[in-house]
Amino acid sequence: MTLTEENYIKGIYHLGKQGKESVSTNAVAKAMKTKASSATDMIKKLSDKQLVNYVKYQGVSLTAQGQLAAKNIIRKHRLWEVFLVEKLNFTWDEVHDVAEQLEHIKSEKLINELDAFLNFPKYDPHGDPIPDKNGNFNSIDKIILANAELKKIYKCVGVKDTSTDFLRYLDTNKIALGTLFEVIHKEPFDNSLKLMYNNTELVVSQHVAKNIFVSIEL
Amino acid sequence: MTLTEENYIKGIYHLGKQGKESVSTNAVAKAMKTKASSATDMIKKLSDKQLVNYVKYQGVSLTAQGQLAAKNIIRKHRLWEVFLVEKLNFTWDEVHDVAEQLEHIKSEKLINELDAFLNFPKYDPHGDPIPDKNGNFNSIDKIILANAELKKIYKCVGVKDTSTDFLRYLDTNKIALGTLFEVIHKEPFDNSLKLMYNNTELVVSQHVAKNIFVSIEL
DNA sequence: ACTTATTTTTAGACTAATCTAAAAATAAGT
DNA sequence: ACTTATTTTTAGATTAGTCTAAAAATAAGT
Repeated sequence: MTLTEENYIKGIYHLGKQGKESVSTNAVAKAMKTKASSATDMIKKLSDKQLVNYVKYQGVSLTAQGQLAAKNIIRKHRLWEVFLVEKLNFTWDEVHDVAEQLEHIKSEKLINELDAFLNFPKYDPHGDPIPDKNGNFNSIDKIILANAELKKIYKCVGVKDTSTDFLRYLDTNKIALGTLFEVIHKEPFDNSLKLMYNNTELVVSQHVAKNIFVSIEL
Repeated sequence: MTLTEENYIKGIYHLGKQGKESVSTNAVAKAMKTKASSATDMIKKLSDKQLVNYVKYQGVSLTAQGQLAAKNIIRKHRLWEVFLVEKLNFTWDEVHDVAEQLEHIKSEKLINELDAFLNFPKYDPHGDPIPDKNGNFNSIDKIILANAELKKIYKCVGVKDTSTDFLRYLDTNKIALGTLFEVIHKEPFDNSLKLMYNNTELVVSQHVAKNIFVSIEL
């Protein structure tokens, strides 16, 4: 697989639920920051290689083979992210561009040794699960903070939006993976939340609350 | 610079003495495992970008800019090699292919943090010096083992041939960077050497002796 | 110096990935 | 159901890097 093919496979994976859902050519083109005509060409090529299911005018989804390929790339991406944050002092908003490059390095040994070197991490710095060699991963039970109930304790386990702006916002407000929240007030007018965590209070907008995943375990 | 451009620059650097010497189109083509016509095209392109000095039919050399670019790539290549060997249990004959890919990852922060993480190593696993951010490196005084004198102690500081076959030969004979040698006999007939090291004797051919660098410090 | 051999360059064509513009299919609105 | 709008596909062109085959320049041999 070429670098570009890999990127399309990854894009299709993220667009439909793990690539199982059929997604439109336009959606693919948008995700790949290219034109629909280019997307069509590439989709045909991937179809020839049995990586996607494709019927003209009906959108694409990943075949079993395509899903495995996607998970492999994602495994590499997320392991590199852990490496960058834990070993090379990257912040969680700096890792994406570099991991995007590193995920295409081809070497079985490299990725398995890296996995071991990092102590077989299960989640990346954004809380997303890391697939194992066979493409299996635990998806933990999580909800968006916006749907949390009052008076209960929740743990931050991930973020939905991984844009630099959002991650920087979280950093300045000392919100990180593992942070424990209590929702002490829900404002009915704009659906903003007043949170209590680390012995501080903070009001967050609904927009923010919709982009933080919390576990319902506790 | 594209990946291919980087590879040509690196190739030209290694062919002429750090790219300063003019090398022929054919030599470049051979090093890049491509045809002379392709090499000509690329050389023209690099010339347009001021990375090489090129006069038709007269061969190429690197400009100051080109030399810096080459050293940058080599810096990355060698740092990654150290990482692979020291942290991910690669043997020195396994690192090349992967480092060849990793050297093209673009991120200033990545490479500088990696340098720090590895404790600013000065030499790679084959004994080759690692340039600093500005392209400076120590080239230590070294000679080939074939030119060593009898009854003196030499330290192995590098290898010339880095092929898998040769590195495996060294491994099976327990020759590594830092190994101390004494030449106890030179056979005039075929120029083979009888060595004493680690309390063992070994006869090596001239071919082998020409591919091991030893320091003349001690 | 003149012929032959080698090296290097040019010319034209190919592949992967992209683009624009136009055509075809599907979806939506009344 | 028929027109309009949107989406998707096709057709043809472009760029980076490569190739083969032929032409041009340089080097070598006598």
